[in-house]
Amino acid sequence: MNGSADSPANSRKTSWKKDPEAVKENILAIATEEFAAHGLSGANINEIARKTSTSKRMIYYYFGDKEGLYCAVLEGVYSALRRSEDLLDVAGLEPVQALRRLVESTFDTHANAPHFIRLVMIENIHNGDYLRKSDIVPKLNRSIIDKLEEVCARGKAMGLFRDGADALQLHWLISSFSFYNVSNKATFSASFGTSIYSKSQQSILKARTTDMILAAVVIGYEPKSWN
Amino acid sequence: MNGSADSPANSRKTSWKKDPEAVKENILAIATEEFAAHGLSGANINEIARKTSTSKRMIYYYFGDKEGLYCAVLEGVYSALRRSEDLLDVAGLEPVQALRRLVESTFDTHANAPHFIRLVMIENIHNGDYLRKSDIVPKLNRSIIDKLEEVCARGKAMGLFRDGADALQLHWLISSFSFYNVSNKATFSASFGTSIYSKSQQSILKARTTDMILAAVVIGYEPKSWN
DNA sequence: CTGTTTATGTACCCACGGGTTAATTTGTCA
DNA sequence: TGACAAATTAACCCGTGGGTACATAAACAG
Repeated sequence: MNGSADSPANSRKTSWKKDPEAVKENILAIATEEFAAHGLSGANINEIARKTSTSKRMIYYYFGDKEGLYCAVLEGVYSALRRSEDLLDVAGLEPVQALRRLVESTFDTHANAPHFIRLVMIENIHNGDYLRKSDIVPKLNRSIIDKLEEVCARGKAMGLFRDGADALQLHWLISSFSFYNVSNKATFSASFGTSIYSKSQQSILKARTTDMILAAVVIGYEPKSWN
Repeated sequence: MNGSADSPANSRKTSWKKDPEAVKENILAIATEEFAAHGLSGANINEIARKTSTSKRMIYYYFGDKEGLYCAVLEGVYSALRRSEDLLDVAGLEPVQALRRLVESTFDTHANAPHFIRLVMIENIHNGDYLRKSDIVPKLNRSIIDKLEEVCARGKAMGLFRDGADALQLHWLISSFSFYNVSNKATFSASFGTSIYSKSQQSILKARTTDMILAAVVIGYEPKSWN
């Protein structure tokens, strides 16, 4: 019933190199695409395997099972984003400029990290179960809060910021529109049209949200972009 | 291999009422729960059928296939939310109070509509493909924009609001933190703790975001909650 | 009361896809 | 140079779950 005439059972690839790291990286990159595109249950292991330069067996060899692969992907995008945040240096800037910079770069970072956004959405659909299991992620998230705290402290000390300015609340706020802007693009567009996603409108939104936050935090700040 | 001793092959329910509307409603309610909980690919038709008071056959009879059921669920939660928005009457309030009311009630509405939030998240994962196919949804979304436009117009006419105040941008903004607050609760908590989701912190966030928007829109407004 | 349409229930099919088995090659170290 | 571990391949297994076939009861028209 088998035994194809040509090359009996030894059509097996007869030559290959050992390169565990490259194989792992390759799997992880493809899996990131696929999980971001289709979600945890929507992504297909066979399809992921097909798109890699290796075989399905290797996925299980290195990552155990589908959930293990998904966790690795999740940790990967989280640490990538946080690493990019670490590059941002605001310690030298005066408080108002520093806060402005933090808001604008968060907005931009999110806009340019669609995989991250989608995977976080997916993880929220799963109630954060896999993120909570990870031990590396909680540690990663200090740096952005530390930066905001440092800026708030300086701003208050200099009598520029209102007393209520709170790092965690600010992060929640800044993340909210930066994230929503990307995460809900599809349904927002379907409901209200695509106008606000044009390049010029996006700049305006970024300027206005930044101004809005500064007006809330900085005493006597005039939100000029709203005129 | 079958033929259970007790009631041979006629264990079939021998008496039932025809009630198409109730059956459809029942299926839709359960399906809403299940799709919201597990997503489109994650939800299980057998499981949905089991939880209804009818059979899997009826799901296919009324909704065609899994995607048809999902679309019906999506349209259901959208129209429910928009209907609740329609109940909100701000035409009688003076502009500043009207805007305040719109922000606060959007915040609350989202906080109390977890199914809606989760289904919109899921729909965004699917790039809005099913929402775009629906012909009822686009029409639904006018009312909230109309309300904001009316308030903005009055505010500007009375010299209270800045010229830049734009209904669509405001809706985007108000939705963003109202939505994010619910949608990203799981990952935000996993990363930064649950403190901001306490009842008291949520009130503060609502007050501050409202104040923040008013300070951006209303000329000379003092965001007191930030002190 | 009979024929037809609508609504419902039961049992089944089968492909898709997550996961595994077993063999085979590559590299390494006595 | 030969044994042993690590890396890799191809082929297979089988449960899950979306979807269907078929029979039949309710409702209704004439």
